[in-house]
Amino acid sequence: MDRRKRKTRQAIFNAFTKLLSKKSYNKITVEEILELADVGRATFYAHFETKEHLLRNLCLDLFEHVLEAQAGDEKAHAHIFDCAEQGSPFLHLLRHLQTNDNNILKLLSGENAELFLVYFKNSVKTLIRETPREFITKKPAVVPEDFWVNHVASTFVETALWWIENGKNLSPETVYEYFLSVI
Amino acid sequence: MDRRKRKTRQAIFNAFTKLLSKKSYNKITVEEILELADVGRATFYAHFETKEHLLRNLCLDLFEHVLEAQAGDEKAHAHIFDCAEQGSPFLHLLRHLQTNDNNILKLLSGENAELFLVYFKNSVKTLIRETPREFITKKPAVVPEDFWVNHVASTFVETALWWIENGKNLSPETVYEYFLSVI
DNA sequence: TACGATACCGAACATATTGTTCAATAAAAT
DNA sequence: ATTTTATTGAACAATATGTTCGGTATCGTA
Repeated sequence: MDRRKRKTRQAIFNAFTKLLSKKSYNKITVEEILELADVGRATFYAHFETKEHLLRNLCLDLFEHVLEAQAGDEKAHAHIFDCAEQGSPFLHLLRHLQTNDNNILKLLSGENAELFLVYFKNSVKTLIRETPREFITKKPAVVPEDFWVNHVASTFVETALWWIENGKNLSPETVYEYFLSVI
Repeated sequence: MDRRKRKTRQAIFNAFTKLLSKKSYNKITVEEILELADVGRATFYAHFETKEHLLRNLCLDLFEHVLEAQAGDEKAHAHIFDCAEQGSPFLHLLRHLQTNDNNILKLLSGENAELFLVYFKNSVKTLIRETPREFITKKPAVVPEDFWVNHVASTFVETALWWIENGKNLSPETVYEYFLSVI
């Protein structure tokens, strides 16, 4: 991709993210994004058909990276499934969230959390399907597989959210313990 | 409340609900609501400051009724905590959802589910806090009380959603069994 | 380095949506 | 019967959206 295109794309993402962490999605205007990103109107619409498309692309970008950094391509991040002593990928993900090198934390703690939950949850689902069984407690016999996957993913997401909103000072390990004991 | 006011309020709610079950909240225009509810523009704004206020009021209305019908005032619906043989309030709520006398099902299965989840979840939380302990499996010692309440509520809501989206032909009893076995 | 392709700008534009106002009319409450 | 309250429709300003276009700067590449 053209360097210019990369840069304005990122500028728009940054501006949008900043705004999303402060005010409601519905009240964010394209004008504001343009101003903050310092980008012309026509340019914006050359990149994204609409504000909704922008949101969707941002989400895809973000959670793609999360999963990469987690389930990881062999190159940079191939540490999770190797380093079993680190604990499960879930614990690792919690630690990763705490650092907030991606901006996911900001977004999940803002007023627009709901917008990202579905993407977050889907990422976690993928993670679960790829996770070695030993890292997840056993599925009760009676429940269907996809119900179980959905349940574990939801519980993890809700745990993370609860952490963000209520337990700021708790360690990832403690939260992970909570997660394990209700699963 | 003036009878006229009641009627147009309800007309607006109905129109809005119908639209919400079909298209995205963000794409619903006040014009459409007016047309469907057959109400003048000025009238609408005499009732609700804005589309957001309308949404909020609709939600409050809806879930207030759910809880009433559940935890119930002694008058009409005082059956839950009396009729222990019916099973827990959760099972009862699932049965109630299936009938869909309220429009909650439509809303939760549409594209706008996220908008209602927070209200739904809050209702369930209240229900949990009012529910006799015997109906809920025991809280693990290590986890905080509010984490537990949040977890049970989330799990119930997610179960209901899963039911709506995947298990259309399952009985409330079966779904309730799933719910119990993961809790 | 030069050239063709690509991206950006900014301003203007049509269109759509929002929320307000007002005087006239109709229905409710007492 | 009278007063109070709600509804109407139309007109209105203000704001937001998405498109268009000619001109200019930057890129990738030969």
